[in-house]
Amino acid sequence: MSAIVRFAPSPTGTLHVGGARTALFNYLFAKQTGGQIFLRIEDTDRERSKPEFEQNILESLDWLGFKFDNSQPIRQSERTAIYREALEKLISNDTAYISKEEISDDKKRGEVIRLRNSGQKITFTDLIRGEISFDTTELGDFVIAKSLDEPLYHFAVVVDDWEMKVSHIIRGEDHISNTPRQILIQEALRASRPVYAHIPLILAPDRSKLSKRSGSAVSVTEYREQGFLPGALLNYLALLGWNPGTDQEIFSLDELIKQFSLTKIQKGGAIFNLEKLKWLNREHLKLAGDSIWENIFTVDWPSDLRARVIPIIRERVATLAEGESLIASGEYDYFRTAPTINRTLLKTPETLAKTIILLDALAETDFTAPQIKTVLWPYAEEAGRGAVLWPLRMALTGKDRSPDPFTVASILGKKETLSRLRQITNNVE
RNA sequence: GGCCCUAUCGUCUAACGGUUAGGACAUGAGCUUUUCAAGCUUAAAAUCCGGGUUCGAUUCCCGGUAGGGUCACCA
Repeated sequence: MSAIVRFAPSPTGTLHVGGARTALFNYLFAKQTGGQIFLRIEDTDRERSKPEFEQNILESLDWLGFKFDNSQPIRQSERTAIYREALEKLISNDTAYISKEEISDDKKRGEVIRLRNSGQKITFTDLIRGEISFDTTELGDFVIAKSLDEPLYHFAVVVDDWEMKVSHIIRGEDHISNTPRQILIQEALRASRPVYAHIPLILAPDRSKLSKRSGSAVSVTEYREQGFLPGALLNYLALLGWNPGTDQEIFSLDELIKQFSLTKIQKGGAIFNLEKLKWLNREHLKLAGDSIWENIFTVDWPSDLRARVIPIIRERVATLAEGESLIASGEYDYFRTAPTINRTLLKTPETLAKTIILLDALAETDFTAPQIKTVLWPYAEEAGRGAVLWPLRMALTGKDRSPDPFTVASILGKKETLSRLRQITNNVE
């Protein structure tokens, strides 16, 4: 079975993580069934839809790595002729009618188009929740269009999904109560009913629907700017409400496509946890190549030095942005220029003389962290680890916090390491 | 409030009706190349409540309670 699905955001705001997850689930489902996924922009509300939001949504989806089967997004605002035809059909067979209205604060038209609703009980099957029933009498003859050229959301959605032959509608749980009214429209149109799957919502820490008001970042753009990897964000979003039933937690997009299953999606909403996202990002950072780190350096960092410092940064930060601020703060400037040393902080500078002799015996090509440790370790055991290692690290970095001295020395190289150490011992004598 | 949905550690979650209720993040403790980070080891931590059904319920049914969603001429 190859499914036809769609992701249909409304350009009334930037793409938020909930939308990204809806897109992801649709994408995974389409790909694993060998089906198609379309992108449709729901901009029937001319007042609130903004081109810059559409732009943001498109860019975010692209950054996340989604490829849609329609190269250009389908815009509802460009399809009024299709909706008009459908509306005329309903009016001519009297399943919808033009209704005279009293104008009030929230009712601005003297004439709207309403659907005739016989008030039947609607039952549909949701892939995630099972059967759901609604009594539609309370809906009354609801409005489906403001005029022949201004269809409302519910109507446009049903016409489009029908026309695009959408087989599965995967969307947020907040649409459950919209479903019966859309089914009523389908029946009036004699359109076939797609399969529904309503996914749980992403919640803020207080268990309310995640929104800008809840404090944490909600827009995909914000996570991008904070230096999260698209693969990590996708991985996290997939795990929020879904799991493969195994202990695997790190997934590539391809692995997700293989293992994803709509029916294993959780029913209850899930709180967005930034700490876990960071952990996942760290894991993805470990798997990614060095090239992603290039942009965190200022231009004055020589490229060979960058390559040696990247592994150190990689193991200390959770995001690219954290790495960038580490560089910007000057934390690792001692790799580029010799630091000024506060003599008293050396504590036991007298061990440095022997350290120099031991290091000098190493060939330049053997000046690696493990080799340096090997030659220094017996001395450190003998003279006291702290007595040997502390002044070495301090002499090289000038800081009381840094990576271990062997690593620092290997990055600096034999020549620079010995030069810094001799600088100290010369002053001491 | 009506309607709809949901309910396992703090969080994300696993568990054919039978498990010492498992894993991950976070937290506490310890180890390490006397620091920082990472890493490793380890600890504490949950089946919302009440009834059924059953030899036996986290699991099935009903009722509470709690949370969420939705009730537009928005999407």
